Amino acid sequence: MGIRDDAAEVRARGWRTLAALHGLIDTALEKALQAEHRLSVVEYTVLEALSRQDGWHMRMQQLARAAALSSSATTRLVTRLEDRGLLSRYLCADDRRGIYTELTPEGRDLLTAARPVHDATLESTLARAAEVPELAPLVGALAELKGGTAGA
Amino acid sequence: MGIRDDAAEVRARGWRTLAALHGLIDTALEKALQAEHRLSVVEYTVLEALSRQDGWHMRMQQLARAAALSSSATTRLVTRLEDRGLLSRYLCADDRRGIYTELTPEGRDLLTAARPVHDATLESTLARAAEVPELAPLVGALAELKGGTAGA
DNA sequence: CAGAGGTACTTGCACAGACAGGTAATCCGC
DNA sequence: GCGGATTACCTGTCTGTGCAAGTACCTCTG
Repeated sequence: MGIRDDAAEVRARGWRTLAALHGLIDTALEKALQAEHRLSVVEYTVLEALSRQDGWHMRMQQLARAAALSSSATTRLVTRLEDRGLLSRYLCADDRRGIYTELTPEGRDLLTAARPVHDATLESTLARAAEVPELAPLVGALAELKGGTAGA
Repeated sequence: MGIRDDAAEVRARGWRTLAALHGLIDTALEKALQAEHRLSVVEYTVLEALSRQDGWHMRMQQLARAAALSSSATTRLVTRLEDRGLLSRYLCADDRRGIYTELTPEGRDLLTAARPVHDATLESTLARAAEVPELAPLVGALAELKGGTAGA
């Protein structure tokens, strides 16, 4: 075929828009969280995911999926946070291969402090993105989404 | 305030959904392009951005914005692609600080070969995402987007 | 035309991530 | 209960990225 599929082009444009918006938000959050609390976006994501957990403990692999990270990256990420005293590891009794992670009080405090920064940055960045013609429709669509949380 | 702002929670959920979908697509594209053509997603993005340019040449900074990369990363990325003979640098005459990059015939060929892989992976990944309840609405919204290309 | 200030790209360095390979624990068929 | 397959996590190594500093060039002012 000589001409490119139209639907493919539409999907590609959508993907570029998605990537652009993601990059914008990600960069803004990264800078804000780093500046205010020495946290990266993934680190915040992990703390946040842990805090949304019922018993506030998760296994490494759950964490890896929640953060969209490889297991090796998860190991080091948890190590970093553990070294800072924000969470603690402990073996789970029933399956001794598994390792639970749990927020420490310090971790919860830091999360409580960081959440407003996160939320404010998210809000202002979305507002800024809504000013960009190419991004505006996606920002609008995002606001319309209902339902539960992805990536848990 | 004790209770968290509702709108903030909605935005945070939207952001998590966006990030999850982005991660899914990004990982899938990365693996497919890497396996088939030894290209990373950013590398493909750059080649693609170049090919969509009128005269098929861009300055480093345009490239940096198109790929959502820092200028240092762009330098190294262009160097990699240049070493592989996929694009070439040349100084622009009117502003000798600036450097134009241009696809070589090899670069165009590789892009032509990689595009079907990219598009097919994107399609199948979006289809897979549409099966996930949390992601489906966003996938649907993405298909509805009109208009030009972001990140150019 | 000299010099200050800004812009475009490159480079040194440090850090986070992926992949492959390793160890410890669990599960399953016999 | 033994041995093989699988699972969960950790570690060595390499690659890619951002930041800060450096170089070359342009522009503007006097």
